Amino acid sequence: MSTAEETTGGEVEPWEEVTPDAARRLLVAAVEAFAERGYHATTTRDIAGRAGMSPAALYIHYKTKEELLHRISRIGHDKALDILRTAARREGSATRRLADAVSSFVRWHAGRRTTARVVQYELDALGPDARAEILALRRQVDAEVRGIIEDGVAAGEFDVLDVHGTTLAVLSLCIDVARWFSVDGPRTPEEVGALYADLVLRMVGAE
Amino acid sequence: MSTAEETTGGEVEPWEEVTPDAARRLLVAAVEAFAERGYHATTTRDIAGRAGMSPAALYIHYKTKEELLHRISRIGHDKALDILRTAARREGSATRRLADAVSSFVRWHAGRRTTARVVQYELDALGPDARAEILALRRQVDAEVRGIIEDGVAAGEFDVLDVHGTTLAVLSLCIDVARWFSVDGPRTPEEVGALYADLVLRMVGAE
DNA sequence: GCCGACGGTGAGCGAGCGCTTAGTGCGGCC
DNA sequence: GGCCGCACTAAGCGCTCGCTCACCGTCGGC
Repeated sequence: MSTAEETTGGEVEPWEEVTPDAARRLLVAAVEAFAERGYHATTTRDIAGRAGMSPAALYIHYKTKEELLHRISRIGHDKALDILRTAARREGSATRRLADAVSSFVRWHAGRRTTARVVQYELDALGPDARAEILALRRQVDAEVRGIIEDGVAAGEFDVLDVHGTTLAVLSLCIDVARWFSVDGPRTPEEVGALYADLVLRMVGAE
Repeated sequence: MSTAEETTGGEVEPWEEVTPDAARRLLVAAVEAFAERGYHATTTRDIAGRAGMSPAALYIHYKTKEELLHRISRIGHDKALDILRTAARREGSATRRLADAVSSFVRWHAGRRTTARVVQYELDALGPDARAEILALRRQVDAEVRGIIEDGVAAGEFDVLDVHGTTLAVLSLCIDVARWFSVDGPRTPEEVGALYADLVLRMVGAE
């Protein structure tokens, strides 16, 4: 509940903005391969094979293997930022908005774990320009969370000693979900989202 | 304070258990290279070059590139587990022991970030047998933290709804320090350790 | 019914990979 | 002082990588 659209446990691919169809199939294949084996260990032959195409077909739609990673990273960060902004801009107390932001952000990192893994852990494989672009998006992500925490402190809802440090810890906690979450594990993305929202409210001294 | 020995901000290498000297130099070079570029993107020529040797020298001391990663991972996990055990076995309340465990564990992940990065993020590059061995160590790490939290709950010091979930979150928070911590950043490992100890005590409802 | 555009293929290039092997220089022991 | 053992090197093998190129089938417009 909240970001609406897809809060599914399994991973339905919302890459509908990527066209044509062949380019999208290649991109989805690349997300899976990068998430499973890492960018450097993934071969262009593997990506093309997963998409049911010959190795050469990849280069009709993408200039290089790195361009694939860049596109994935850009779209993923846009989506993550969108989720946080939606929660941050909603009506309600800072407590409610923070719980909302954390639970939807965590649900995304758990439910769409393959995408989140690539987005969060393969940043170093990008070249300097692409990396700089993505880092700018990350600063916006940080600013959204920090904004809610500052609101809560100003309203007297939160008791926080170090706003920047706490923001960092909250985001770190959410992001790392992509590393350990498993669909075979005992928890659903919704359960982890609820647990984490509670833990984060404790961290900021809410209630 | 607490784990004593090396709480240095910079990274003094305590690989003195690795002998002879040439093998240690290669291993230290491998840690740096793996941390900077990842296991798959690192070449054996790069490792040997950093150690001031020819590419072939590596194979006198290690059978394969993977054996290097395995040795690093094993030693690193042993050290991390040792740090947690030392804190967990100390005299004092669960609150004190948890704060101690988190702050020393975090100090290690921040101060020895290059090692921690390899240890925590390159696990998937190991073969099945080596990975199984390392995963067993991770379960012991988990058990140490869970033990302290259970003690605190039993003693009425902590207020925790989901012990397993909270243990997971606490460890996740600490481990992810290796991803974002930078020696050029505004915080020392000691400061992050103190901040995180406070945040974790809040998460378990201490005080 | 032919034709050009275009998404796609098969084969393969040059480079760099992990790893091997034949040989070299040097320190320690009789 | 001669020789053995061994840590180390120069060269290179076989392979796979990212990427390219000459070619091909299909499909809409006239």
